[in-house]
Amino acid sequence: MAQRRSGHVTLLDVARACGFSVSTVSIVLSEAPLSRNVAEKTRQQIRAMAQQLGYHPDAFARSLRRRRSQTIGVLAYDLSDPYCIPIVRGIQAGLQPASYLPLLMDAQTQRGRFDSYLEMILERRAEGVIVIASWVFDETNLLSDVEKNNVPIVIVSRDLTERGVSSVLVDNEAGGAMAMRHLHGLGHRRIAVIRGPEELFDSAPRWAGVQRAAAAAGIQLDPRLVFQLPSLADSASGFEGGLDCARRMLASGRAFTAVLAFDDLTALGVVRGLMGAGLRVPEDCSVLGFDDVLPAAVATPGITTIRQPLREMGLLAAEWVVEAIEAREQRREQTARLHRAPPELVVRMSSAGPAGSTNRVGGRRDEGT
Amino acid sequence: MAQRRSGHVTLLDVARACGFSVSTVSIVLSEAPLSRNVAEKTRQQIRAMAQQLGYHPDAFARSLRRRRSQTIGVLAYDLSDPYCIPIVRGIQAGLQPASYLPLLMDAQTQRGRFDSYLEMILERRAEGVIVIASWVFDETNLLSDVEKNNVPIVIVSRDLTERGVSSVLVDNEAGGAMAMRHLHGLGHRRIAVIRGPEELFDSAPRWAGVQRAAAAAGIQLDPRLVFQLPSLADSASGFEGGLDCARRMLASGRAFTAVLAFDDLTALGVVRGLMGAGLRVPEDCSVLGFDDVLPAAVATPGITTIRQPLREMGLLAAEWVVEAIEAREQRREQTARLHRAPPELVVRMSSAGPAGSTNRVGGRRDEGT
DNA sequence: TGTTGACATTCAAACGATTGAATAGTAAAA
DNA sequence: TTTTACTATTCAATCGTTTGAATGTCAACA
Repeated sequence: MAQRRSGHVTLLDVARACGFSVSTVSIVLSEAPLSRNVAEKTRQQIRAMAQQLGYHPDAFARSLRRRRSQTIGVLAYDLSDPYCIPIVRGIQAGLQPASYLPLLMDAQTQRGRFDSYLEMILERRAEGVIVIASWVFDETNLLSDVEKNNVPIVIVSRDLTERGVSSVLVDNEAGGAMAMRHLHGLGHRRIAVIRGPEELFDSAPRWAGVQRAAAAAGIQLDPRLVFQLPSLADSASGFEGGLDCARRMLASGRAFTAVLAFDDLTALGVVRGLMGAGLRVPEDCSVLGFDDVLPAAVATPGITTIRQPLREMGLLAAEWVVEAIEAREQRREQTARLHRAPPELVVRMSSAGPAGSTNRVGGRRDEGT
Repeated sequence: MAQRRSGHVTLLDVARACGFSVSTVSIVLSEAPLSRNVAEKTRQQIRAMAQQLGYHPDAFARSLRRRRSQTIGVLAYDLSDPYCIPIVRGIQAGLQPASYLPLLMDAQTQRGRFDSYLEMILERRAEGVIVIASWVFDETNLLSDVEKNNVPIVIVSRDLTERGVSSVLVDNEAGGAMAMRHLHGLGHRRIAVIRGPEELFDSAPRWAGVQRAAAAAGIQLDPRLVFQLPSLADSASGFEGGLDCARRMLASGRAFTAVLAFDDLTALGVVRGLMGAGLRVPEDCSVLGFDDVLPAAVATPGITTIRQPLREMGLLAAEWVVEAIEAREQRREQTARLHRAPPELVVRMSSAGPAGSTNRVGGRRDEGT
């Protein structure tokens, strides 16, 4: 069994072993057009020998020569955020048929890693890049470095079309409005809201949607019942933030029958906070989340939430990046595209109608105090 | 700005732009030992020009020549399982100092993907492979293909040392015993147990530990309160399994004050099932999980669980694979190693002492029926 | 016999970076 | 003046694969 210095079987090994030239072997094994001309007997011999020696073409040599890496860099801001996974899944699904391989990197919410991984993606000659960046990043380098190298890029969970980057994200405004309408429809009128951290791109439009729907329904939002998450250290810290907000809203002494949280983890934190104070969800207070990640679905009560079609968003991003690569090859001009995916209300057990005015949270607390 | 056919800036571009030869430029930019000999002025010029043109070395060409890919293939059975993520994090942390890049692939619990990704990992000349495979896989190919190519491999969450593969996994037996002892220590005597699916490697030793600790504590396990999860379609289906088991154990009419579930998702399913029947956790029944994944921590009540040191396990696997690569380079023989990581009890709110015999679950149900 | 065409295979030049060996130039030592 | 030692730079081969062009073979046709 011929083992070369590198420890890997090469074309030359196969060629020598079966007595044909490297060219012929290459043509046969890579199923080049020319392989029509190669005698069937020869082909069989070569293939058998390659199989026997355990030959695998060297992707480096191949990519170098073909000038195609068949690779798309996928840079996620934080893989431990359950939010990322369905997007990644969608991307995988979208790249598969075009036979691109995702080169998946996890920035772990660290700016430094983000940059260095992006650099590595470029060095590995990814033909396109997809960035999942709901988390906040200064996007200067993104543009200067990636676009300088003429690599198509699509961003998920953020709108950067004004900077010329195709973007796929959920319609946060519609989602916020949807959440508020759901609570209003159930009969809630005194609603506490937890806004996302300021630096987070989703926060503003989501809040705008909430306000719009509240106004449309004639609901007055009590400013003392509007909270804001601090800027987050990591993705799971939304839970702590929600817990803290719940305590503060209880301490405020204001009456409320529902909490509209920024995302699911925040909602789970709120549930913990409310239950810790002896309140029941949803009997004493409804809680709404946003995103529809796994923990929201398996908690009891399940969290009613605004679902983002994450998988579909990833799929679309993948399709766009593939299209952009093709367009670049044909020297067609491409303009930045934008897709706002429609969110969807998922009703679970954490939301219900308020239990009448005497049961309002604030009311009960007032009695207790 | 010199843009070549490939669309990427090459050494030749930089060389031409600043008037030195490709060799000199290479020596300077790759900081080869010879670069000591290059005049400081020259170095500055070259570096400035490289910067200006946005030069990034081509990883393919470099790896081809150096015969080093600086890459470790990481093949996870299912990234959407929250169990995987901390392991991946640990791996990343372990590879960083050795400046290896993880090539992360997600098999999505599909055998076909598993094989084809493994093949791609080999084609990309990963210098080592780490497989995260708590999920069941027939490992024949693993051995034949990977080891045939002389690539070091470490497996996480499974013991394959008899097949000559270094393995890192939690001490399932100790964990099972630990869980049982915790419940016994709280005063529970009538305990329902949900065993893992048969094909899952962890199931047997975990159950053995449970039995051992039960015997040691003098607890009789009622066979009618021992359930088994069906073979799982995907990782999140443990929840459904737990829910179903909870219903069956309630329907059985047997008395029990605690449920020892196979893993956290199963435990969350049990909680849903019990609460759905009007029982409170932990007042009426304690519930224990295993693994300590995110959903268990953020649910209310938080699930008491047996924590696997996942991050540490990933870290160790990374270190081992790096060591194995070094050993191979120095032609040292390596034997398969085994690490059984010690599990750790994490007490949350889902477990408490039983509420006296009159409050036992079965007792209440009997009254109700 | 010479030409044509189809078939089967090989030559040799890339792809972009690295690196051992070689080439100059300079300065100090013998 | 030659030798030695060093500095500064370049030559040219190499990694493993692909591919346009070239070669050689054979049969059929004029």
